[in-house]
Amino acid sequence: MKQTSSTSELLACDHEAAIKEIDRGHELMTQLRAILIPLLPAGGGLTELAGYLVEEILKSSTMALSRLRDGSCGLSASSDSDDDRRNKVFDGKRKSTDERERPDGRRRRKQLDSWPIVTSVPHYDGHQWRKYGQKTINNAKYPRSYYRCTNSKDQGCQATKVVQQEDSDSDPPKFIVTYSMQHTCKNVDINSPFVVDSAPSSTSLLGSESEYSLCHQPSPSSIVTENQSQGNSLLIADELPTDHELLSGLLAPATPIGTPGLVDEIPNIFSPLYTDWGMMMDGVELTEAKIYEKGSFY
DNA sequence: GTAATTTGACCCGA
DNA sequence: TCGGGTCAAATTAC
Repeated sequence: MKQTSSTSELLACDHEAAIKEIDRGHELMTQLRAILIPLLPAGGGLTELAGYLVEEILKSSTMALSRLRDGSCGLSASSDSDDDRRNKVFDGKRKSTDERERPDGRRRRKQLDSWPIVTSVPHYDGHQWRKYGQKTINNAKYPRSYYRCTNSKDQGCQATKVVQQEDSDSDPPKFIVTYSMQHTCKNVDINSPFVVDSAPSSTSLLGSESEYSLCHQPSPSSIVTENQSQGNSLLIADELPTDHELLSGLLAPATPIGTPGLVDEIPNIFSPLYTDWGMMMDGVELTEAKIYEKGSFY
C-alpha cells in the first residue's frame, strides 16, 4: 500500500487542519464569552463558574495551539518542552543577561517565560498596559509595539507584551501578541468594570495606528489609555454592546454602542480566579468594528 | 502638575 | 555588524 509513503504528509495535513480548527474554536469561544458573561447575574457563583470554565477552555486551546505550532506534539523531531528549549539557549556559552547585574541599571532583555498568541484584538486582555516603545521591524509591514504592565513600578510586576500586526491584510487584521513573564501585580477591585480604550491613528512617522484595550481597572477613575496623548475617544464598559447587538452584528461602527449602565451588570469575572485572564481576553467583533472605522489597527 | 505616549539613542545578543 | 528590546527625555493630554 502506498499509504506508508504518504503517512507523513497526511500527518502534516492533519496537523495544519488541527491548528486551524483549534484556532477557530478559540475565536468562537472568545466571542461566546463576550456574549455570555454580561448576561449572567453579577456576583453570582454561576457567573464565576461560567467565567472559569470559559477561561479553562481558552487556556486549553491556547496551550494546544502553542504546542502544535511548536511541533511539540510529536511530529517535530524535537520533543523538548518550552523550558527545556529555553535552558538550552541560556545554558549555552552565551549567558542571558537576565542572570547578570547591569551597572547602568538598564532593564535587561527578557527572553524567558514568553508565549505568543494570535488574536484580532491584541489589547483586549484584561490587564492595563503602558506602551514603552515602538520599533519598525525589518521586512515587516507594521511597526512592533512594546508594552509593560502599568503596575511595573508600584508593584514590580514584570509582565510585558509585544504586539506585532501580521503583514497579511486579513480582515479582521491579526496580531501576534507575545506575552512575557506572568503578572505578579494584584488587582484589588474585583468588581471593577471593563474599560475598552479606543484610539485612532497617531501621526507617528512610523505610520498611522490606533489602539484599544480592555482593562481591568483598580477604580473607574484610573483609566489608562494607550494613546491618551492623541485625544482619543474612550470606550468604557457602559458603551459595550448589548448581547443582541453582538449577535446581530448590526452595530454601525460610528454609532455609540450598548446601553448606559451596563457597568453595573458586568459580573465579577476578575476575581483572583482570573488572574491569568490577561492572555485569554481576545476578540469581540463589536469593538473591532468600531476600531476599524477609526483607522488601521495597532 | 501629573501621567501617558512618542521616538531617538543605547545596548544586547545572534 | 545589525536587528531588536529597552531606556529616557521630550512632548502631549488631562
